Amino acid sequence: MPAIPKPTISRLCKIYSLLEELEDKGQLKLSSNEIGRRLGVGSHNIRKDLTYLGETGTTGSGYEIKKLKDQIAESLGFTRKRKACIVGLGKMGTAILSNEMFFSKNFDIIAGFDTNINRLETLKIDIPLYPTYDIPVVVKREKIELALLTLPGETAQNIAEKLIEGGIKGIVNFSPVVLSSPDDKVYITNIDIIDEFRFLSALFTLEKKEADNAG
Amino acid sequence: MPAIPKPTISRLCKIYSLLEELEDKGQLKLSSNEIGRRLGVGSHNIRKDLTYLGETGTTGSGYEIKKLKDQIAESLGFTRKRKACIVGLGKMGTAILSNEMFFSKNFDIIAGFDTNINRLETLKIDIPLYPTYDIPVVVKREKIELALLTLPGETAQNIAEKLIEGGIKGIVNFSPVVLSSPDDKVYITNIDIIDEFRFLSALFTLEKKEADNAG
DNA sequence: CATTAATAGTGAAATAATTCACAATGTCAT
DNA sequence: ATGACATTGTGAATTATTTCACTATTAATG
Ligand SMILES: NC(=O)c1ccc[n+]([C@@H]2O[C@H](COP(=O)([O-])OP(=O)(O)OC[C@H]3O[C@@H](n4cnc5c(N)ncnc54)[C@H](O)[C@@H]3O)[C@@H](O)[C@H]2O)c1
Ligand SMILES: NC(=O)c1ccc[n+]([C@@H]2O[C@H](COP(=O)([O-])OP(=O)(O)OC[C@H]3O[C@@H](n4cnc5c(N)ncnc54)[C@H](O)[C@@H]3O)[C@@H](O)[C@H]2O)c1
Repeated sequence: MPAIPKPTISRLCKIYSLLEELEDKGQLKLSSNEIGRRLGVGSHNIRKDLTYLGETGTTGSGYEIKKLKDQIAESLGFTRKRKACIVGLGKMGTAILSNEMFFSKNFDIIAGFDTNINRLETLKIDIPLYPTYDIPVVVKREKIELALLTLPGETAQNIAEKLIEGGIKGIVNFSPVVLSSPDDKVYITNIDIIDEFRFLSALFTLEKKEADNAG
Repeated sequence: MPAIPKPTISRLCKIYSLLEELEDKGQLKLSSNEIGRRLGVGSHNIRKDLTYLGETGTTGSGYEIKKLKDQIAESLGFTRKRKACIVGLGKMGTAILSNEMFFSKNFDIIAGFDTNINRLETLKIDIPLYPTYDIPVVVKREKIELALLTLPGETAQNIAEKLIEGGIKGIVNFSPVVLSSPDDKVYITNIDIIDEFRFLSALFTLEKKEADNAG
């Protein structure tokens, strides 16, 4: 069986979210057309993506939500909850943590880290909080697989190295620097709202230029 | 001249961020190799990306940071600040707004919207705040081009339609639903931390499966 | 039961993006 | 000046991804 292309993996994750949402609403089935419309992607593309899971749908009638969800979970490893941690409990970090979403789905944030000990004592969050120097040992001991970084950019690279030392497998970096993996075994994604704003404005600027040239 | 591929646009945005960072630090030049290393991408790829800007570097000595930054700005439309707004001023929204970053670079958040009027009065942020029903008229009047959505998922599609009615050009959606553009003229990107966690865990799960099969 | 309307699955074709290899050009130290 | 070294730019080759066109299957209807 061929490896699943990354764009396909990314879409499968979004499809999974969508299925969760629709299942909550009580819907039982849906078509590749509906998935495509919701994701802003052609239905061909969706069907092709789903072939990587093996046989999934029923010709003529679409996909059964529960079954499809299980198949994606099976293929992508969502069958058990994964342990995660958060580093940097400032305004962003606590805002994110306050969202129950992170404790109900496929992940459990089971530890927080911050350099500011005072902050740690005054927070009212029911996960254990540790100082930053404990990162390698706690990550290793608790078998934490994922980390979310909501801390100042200057400190991100250094913290990433501590996490990697502890054996972390994936990092979502929210601090405003591009973090790259010093080690091929650790996957990193960078989220940056300003970058997204730039990307969008580049898209509509370029579209306009093209239109101007054509006219 | 051929259209710039989307992956290239995305990388150019990141390169732009990097150049800003290095310029602040006083660095004057850098090579495609250094850019590639920082972004976790091959230097070939970086050089190819930069060819879409026309002649940019100096053979043998690399790229001049200030010049390259200006060329990217020129090509992608970063030559003037763009107006943006934020919808949903709860914990996430205010945490993001508190970051001076959004007022110093290529964007200006000049308006906020929320349904909860009480919240509006108690916030201490020096941008004008409006109730949600004002979205179309304010967006149109102020010529706001970009919006950031930090509100409950159920409300996102409805708010997106109001923004589009006002003539918005791009939306960054932070609420936990996949928002798709009803209209091809409006660009949307969805940011979802849970999805990123899923993507990362899929990557290392699949890698492990492959290794198991090989061994 | 036959007919019609949806819809999945898929190999092949087309398109898009990345990687490669290397010539050409510049820098720098001596 | 010269030689050694570093680095860009790019057409070609490769690889990856998307799109297409069509068949087969099922559901629903009268
Ligand atoms: N990527 C984005 O789109 C985006 C958007 C908004 C904010 N941000 C970034 O998110 C980060 C956090 O923002 P915030 O508003 O919560 O800031 P904040 O100052 O409220 O919080 C930062 C927290 O990090 C802690 N910290 C500092 N150094 C640390 C270290 N070495 N190790 C661990 N913890 C450390 C501080 O004690 C504090 O609790 C900032 O870097 C900000 O620029 C990014
Ligand atoms: N995408 C992600 O990765 C991610 C991460 C964390 C939180 N979130 C989401 O971000 C959103 C905001 O989180 P929060 O912690 O700030 O929640 P919050 O409850 O503190 O804030 C929500 C705000 O939205 C306002 N609001 C409600 N309905 C509205 C409407 N129709 N129009 C305008 N404003 C409206 C509320 O008055 C409130 O001020 C939530 O949907 C949460 O799930 C997303």
